[in-house]
Amino acid sequence: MAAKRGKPKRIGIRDVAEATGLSITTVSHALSGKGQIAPDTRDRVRAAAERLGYRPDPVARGLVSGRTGILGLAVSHMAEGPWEGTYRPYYAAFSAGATMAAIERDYALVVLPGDPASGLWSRVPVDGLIIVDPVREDPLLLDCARRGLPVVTDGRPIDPGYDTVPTVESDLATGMRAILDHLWDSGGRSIALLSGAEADSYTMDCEDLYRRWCAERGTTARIEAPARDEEPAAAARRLLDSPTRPDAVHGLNETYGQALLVAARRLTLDIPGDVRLSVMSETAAPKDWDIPLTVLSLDAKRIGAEAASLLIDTLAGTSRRNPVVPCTVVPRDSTFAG
Amino acid sequence: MAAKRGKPKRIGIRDVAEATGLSITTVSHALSGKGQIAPDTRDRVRAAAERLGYRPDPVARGLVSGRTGILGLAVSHMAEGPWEGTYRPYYAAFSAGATMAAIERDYALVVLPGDPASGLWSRVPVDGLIIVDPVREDPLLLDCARRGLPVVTDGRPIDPGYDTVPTVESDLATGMRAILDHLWDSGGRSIALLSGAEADSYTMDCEDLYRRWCAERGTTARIEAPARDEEPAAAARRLLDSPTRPDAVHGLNETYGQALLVAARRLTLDIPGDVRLSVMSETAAPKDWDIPLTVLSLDAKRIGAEAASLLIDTLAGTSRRNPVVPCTVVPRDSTFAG
DNA sequence: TAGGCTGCCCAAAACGTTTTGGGTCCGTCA
DNA sequence: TGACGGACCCAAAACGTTTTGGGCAGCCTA
Repeated sequence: MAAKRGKPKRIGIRDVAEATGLSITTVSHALSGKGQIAPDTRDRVRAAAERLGYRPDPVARGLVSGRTGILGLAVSHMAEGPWEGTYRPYYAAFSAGATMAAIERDYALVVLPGDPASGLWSRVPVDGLIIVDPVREDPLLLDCARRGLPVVTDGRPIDPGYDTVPTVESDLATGMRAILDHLWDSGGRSIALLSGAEADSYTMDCEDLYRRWCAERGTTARIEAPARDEEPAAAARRLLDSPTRPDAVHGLNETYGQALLVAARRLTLDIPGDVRLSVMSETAAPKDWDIPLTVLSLDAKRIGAEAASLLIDTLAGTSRRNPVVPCTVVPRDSTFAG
Repeated sequence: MAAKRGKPKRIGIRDVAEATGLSITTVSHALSGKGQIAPDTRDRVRAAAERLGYRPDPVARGLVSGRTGILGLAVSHMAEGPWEGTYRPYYAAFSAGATMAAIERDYALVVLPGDPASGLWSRVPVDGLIIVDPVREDPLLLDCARRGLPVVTDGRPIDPGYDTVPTVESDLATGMRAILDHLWDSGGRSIALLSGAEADSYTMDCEDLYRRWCAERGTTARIEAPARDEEPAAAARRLLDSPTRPDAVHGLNETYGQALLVAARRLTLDIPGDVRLSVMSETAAPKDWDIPLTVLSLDAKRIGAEAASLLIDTLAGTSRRNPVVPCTVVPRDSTFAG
């Protein structure tokens, strides 16, 4: 019953062939349903394979087919290590979504370090790559282009020359408008933006859209961002403790939202009486834990799923439009008495 | 500059051999530093490989070496799909930790569906597997034993006969004692437990430890759990709205914590005056968002890292003790005026 | 000068599949 | 009756590496 003493010796297709008295070719065909095989023979092969517990080796299969069914996921501006940046919850949700979507279509997904020189990159055989938040002169993007590895990105590549790379984007235009309109509708008249120090397309786009919205409304834009190495809390205080305190603030990520909330509490500001607060957040915290913070969610999970799906389609040669994922606004009593 | 028309034709070791006028063997040795190669020759090979942009194919390498450097991660009681259960935040954190630890040691990690019959299982070649929360008659565990695939688990296997399987465990004994002591020290005298419906080792152990603690203190144990298909909120209300309302409750996972908090608010109970609340949570929410809920964290991230590390050691043949990961208690003004 | 050792290199086997390009038998049709 | 075609099966090549088991000089030792 137990494994035989000596070499455990994986059972291969050869063993099935010997057991049935057929050739390797025939066994392969019978199991994959490819060639012309007599129904009787096919059954015999299947039975033998089952009985022996034969499982084709994915590696050998991959060697001849040239594909492995493995997708890579890398975050560009995190060469230090995955998940260690400011935007963590976004990436965690993204990866969960991508993983699930991949699994649904029988692909596996591995998270790779942001640095393409890492040992892992030469160890794990991926069919294609998802790059999140490509940065300027992105080394990942460059490397993939050289290797001819199929790529999709989350967020527009900033460098020129990558126009043909499939990309999944958030509908920030609608999302930012919705959240700003919401702040306005609930009484905000001087609405500020707590932005980030990063220079990725998300931050850039948000600032642009905010400025444009202000121009339309005829209000003056006020963008605050933590200085290099400054605590988010400090920036939040600078905003909420100033004599010209805005009556509404939108924070560009979870960290800023927390900072704003805590600062408001410390200053005993009434929410939403004194100040209306909103934040981009992928955490379920404000919703689930009943935190008074209106949330603009990019739906990172869905974006991740969309990206994986897009990559798989690209691998299959099916070209299609770049998906645009809508944002969601979840209002809470931060901005209105709900 | 662009890829040549026709077949892109991967460059292989053969091309490097031809370019240098050496044999394939020599090139292989020169690059891997295995055999005896003249320094001069080695440099020539390296230069040529660099110039041609040669990268050894991991699949071919894997075929001969028999290892792929890929670790699998599967959650047993989630055959429906990963991340869809009650304990989601725990698994998400676990997987993040495992991924990072794996990467650090040059391994990749893929998340696999809980059902070993899924197509993915025959597609992706893993060197070993991490099984989270093995259930009764665990099909995953069984399958791996049959295939001779190295396994580590998070949480003790419930079935007998898996004593030799390396396992990483939480120090629940200390953790539960600490949180219960904390509730007691802050004034709680009738302390209840909001438990779960699952029958995994975590739930079972917690209930045991709770009962034992109550016996020691001489208080009566009170365990409430949502009935099948009952909302967690209902169970929380049943507890907090009863005439014999406990003055402290510990919830076994995030969902129950949220339910308790919301229920307390709805009933306008004072925290911690009327009732002290604590919860097992892997979400950073209570800490980061300043929610009045004392948290017992298992440190899922670290557990995941520990599991990956343990598996890698097992693959290397280095046997060692089962790691026990300590829990952390993060007190907030749910239980004392901090 | 024979024997042995060392430093360098190579041809071929091996890894476990899928795919290619037939081969054989048997019945059918002209 | 011979050619043709279909149904079924197979040997060998191919995939891109690493590993095995030497081979061949040149030098040192006895």
